[in-house]
Amino acid sequence: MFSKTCKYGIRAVLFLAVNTDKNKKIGVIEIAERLEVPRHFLGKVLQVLKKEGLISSIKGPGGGFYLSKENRKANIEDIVECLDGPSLLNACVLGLPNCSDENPCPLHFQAYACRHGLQYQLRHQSIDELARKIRREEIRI
Amino acid sequence: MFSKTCKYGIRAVLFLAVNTDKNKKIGVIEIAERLEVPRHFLGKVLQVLKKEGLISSIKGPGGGFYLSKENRKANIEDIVECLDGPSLLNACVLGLPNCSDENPCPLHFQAYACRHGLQYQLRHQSIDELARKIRREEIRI
DNA sequence: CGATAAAAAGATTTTTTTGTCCTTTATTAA
DNA sequence: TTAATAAAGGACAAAAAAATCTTTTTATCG
Repeated sequence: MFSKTCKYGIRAVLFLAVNTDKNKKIGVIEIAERLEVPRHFLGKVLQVLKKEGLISSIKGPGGGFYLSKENRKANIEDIVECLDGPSLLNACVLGLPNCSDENPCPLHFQAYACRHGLQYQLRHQSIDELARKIRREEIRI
Repeated sequence: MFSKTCKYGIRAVLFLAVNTDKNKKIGVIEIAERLEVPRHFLGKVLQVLKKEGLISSIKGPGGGFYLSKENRKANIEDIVECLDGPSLLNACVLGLPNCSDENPCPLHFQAYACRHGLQYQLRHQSIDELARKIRREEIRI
């Protein structure tokens, strides 16, 4: 479903949501260790998220990655679109180039119901709300 | 979502459902042309489906691939499981090894609903029914 | 300023997926 | 029984994704 890039990205953003703010930053090495994820690869992913404005970072001593107030307004769909592209949730499941409601593939309506449901969930899932659930230990990263 | 192997496989099975039976077989070359899919690669996919008993084939002149009565009892989920493995629809969307209802990842319940919906659809979507819709031109392969 | 710490950037390697090619085996028909 | 046809099987190649390594840039602090 999601690429590893995207999986790592979502988890990292949520980790940052729970553990950082403007005054408390964390470096890639620690994030990678905590999430048990390849550190250099994660570095690349964080670079992309930063460039897209979904996370924040400061170089140099005392620097690291963190989520700003602004960053927290994003939702999970933003992360997915940033890392896997918008097509992931919209393209034809069977890869047909001109699949549409008028010209549906065999799984068009079945898949679209489910995927639009998921897309709705991701869009309305704010990072802050998931962070609260993680703090309350209702879910785990 | 699905691998190309799986996309090609699903389309090929439906193509066979519409265009073949015990007395009318079709070769890989023609199937690949009709579906606009790489022919050698499709050959491999069909081999796997045949081994798993999801399609039938006969070597030699007049031979080719076809769907038997028995084959038509399968559903789309069987094809997906055969080609992409059972984990595709069941594994954690974020790739966490021990994600479960008791120990959910941040997207566990959101993803669960949607994916089980899809799985249900695939399981109850008989090949014959889709073939009928293709014949009626309600959908396209 | 110089040393150090951390992200950013670039280059390279490994692994997986996708795609191709060639040989072998089975079947049919002349 | 031989030629032709088609799938099966094995080996190989290309492309994409995942992972690693190295260098450069930016910031901080003594």
